[in-house]
Amino acid sequence: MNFNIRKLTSTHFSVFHPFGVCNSSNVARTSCFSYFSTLSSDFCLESPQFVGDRIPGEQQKCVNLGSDVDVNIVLARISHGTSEDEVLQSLLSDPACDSIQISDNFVNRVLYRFKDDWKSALGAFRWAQSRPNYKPPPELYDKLVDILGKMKKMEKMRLLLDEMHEDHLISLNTIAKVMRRFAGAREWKEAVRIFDELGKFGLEKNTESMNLLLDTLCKENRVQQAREIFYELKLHIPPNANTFNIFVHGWCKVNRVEEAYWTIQEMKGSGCCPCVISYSTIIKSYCQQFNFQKVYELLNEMQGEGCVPNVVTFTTIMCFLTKSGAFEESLKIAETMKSVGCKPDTLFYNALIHTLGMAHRLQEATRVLKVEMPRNGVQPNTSTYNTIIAMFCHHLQEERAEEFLRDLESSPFCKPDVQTYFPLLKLSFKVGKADGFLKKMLNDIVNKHHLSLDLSSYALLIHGLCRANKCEWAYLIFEDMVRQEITPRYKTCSVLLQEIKQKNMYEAANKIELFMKKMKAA
DNA sequence: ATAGGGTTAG
Repeated sequence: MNFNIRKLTSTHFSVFHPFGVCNSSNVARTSCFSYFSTLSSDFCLESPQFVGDRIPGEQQKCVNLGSDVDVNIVLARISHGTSEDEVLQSLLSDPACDSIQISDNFVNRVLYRFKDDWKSALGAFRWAQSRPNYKPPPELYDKLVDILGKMKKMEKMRLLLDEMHEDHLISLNTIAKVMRRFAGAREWKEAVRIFDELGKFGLEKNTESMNLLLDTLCKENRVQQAREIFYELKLHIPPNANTFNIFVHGWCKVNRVEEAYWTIQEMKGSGCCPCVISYSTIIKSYCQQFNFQKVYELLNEMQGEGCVPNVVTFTTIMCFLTKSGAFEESLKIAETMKSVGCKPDTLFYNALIHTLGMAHRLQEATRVLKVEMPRNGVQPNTSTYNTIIAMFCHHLQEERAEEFLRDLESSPFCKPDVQTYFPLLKLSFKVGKADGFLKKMLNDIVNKHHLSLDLSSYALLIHGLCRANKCEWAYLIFEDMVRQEITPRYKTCSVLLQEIKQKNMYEAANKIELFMKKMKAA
């Protein structure tokens, strides 16, 4: 098939655009080493042991220590902010790097560590490529493409794509990443151009690749553009149910439920059958509007068409009923679901536990986790524990909260995350246990679980410690926060500054004031 | 990446 979406790609589009803001979210921290040296003298227990970043989907796997050591050698040779070429040169010139046995897993880990640092990622990748007898597999190229796209390095991404093309390494997976990154950079027309170029890469313009393009655009709220493209493409490519579901979701995403509903009619007209996903998507939209009247109407309509709601449908409805305060009605949905023989899963139980907590039925919530879930063979996840821990904290039952924290910490299936601790930290201030208990918890967070605190936990700590008249400690936390490159809120700074001044800690006060000046200037 | 957590706002 050879046709182009001429209307949309006939002009040349600038790669530059005004929204090219660098993604500088505070998600990734290279390490939390600095934490150990600063919190307080009796807080440093042991030297930090590196366990490597957690890689999503690989958390259960045993960590290969040898590989971590090698990754650290590479990390140590790379200083932040240098160019990709400097990174390459420093790795090439280092004898310690020569002895590293390169494997796909190794490169994968390096790329994961540098997922927010394209210069280091690209430099390290070039170095790996330069090693004798090593060729990165296409999937690792894809990861690098994704990193470049995420950091909005569109030209670099294009060049890498050309390089991959020469070696015949481009798959639909590569294209998917490139299109999503272009669209994410508000360069949706470039995404369309990539689709037009599919033939050049030896790939086909078919239903699958068309759906990819349409979904990319819809996820970026360009549903109208997606429609226009679809009207042209459907003359050549047959749509399937996915195609229409993508539009259902796209319309819902921009809050145009009427159009989403209309899409379902269009779907029927095209010989595609609306499925539980089509309806569940629209149901969620009505839920968000708290229009439960419409939700029930749609459930009836589904029934009329023999389309059976599933656990996702029910869980969605429950979540929003609970959010609206209709706890009993939400619990009724849970009953309905069980009575129609729909099997509960983890996310359903999470919603159920949360609802029971909101309804002050703590005993029943506990029973769900302790009895019902094991009986039905449903594993809890981190959120399950987080929900129940937050629930007990909210009801000032710290012993019970800690009991579930211990369960979570010893669970072979899931590990605590930062969110786990937030309600516990908050509670420790509320009940005036802002000392030994808090210290132990912070120690566990950092030393035992190798987690980095996030902006809200840092803020909570600083505010809480100031209020508890422990502003020396609060200042140490503040310093650590800055070292972690997490920018405190202005309010946090001013609260801390006021306390510090009252304690006549002049040097600290100067540092905070300087920091605040820089904040205002930025 | 065709659908489904919650939640702190200190």
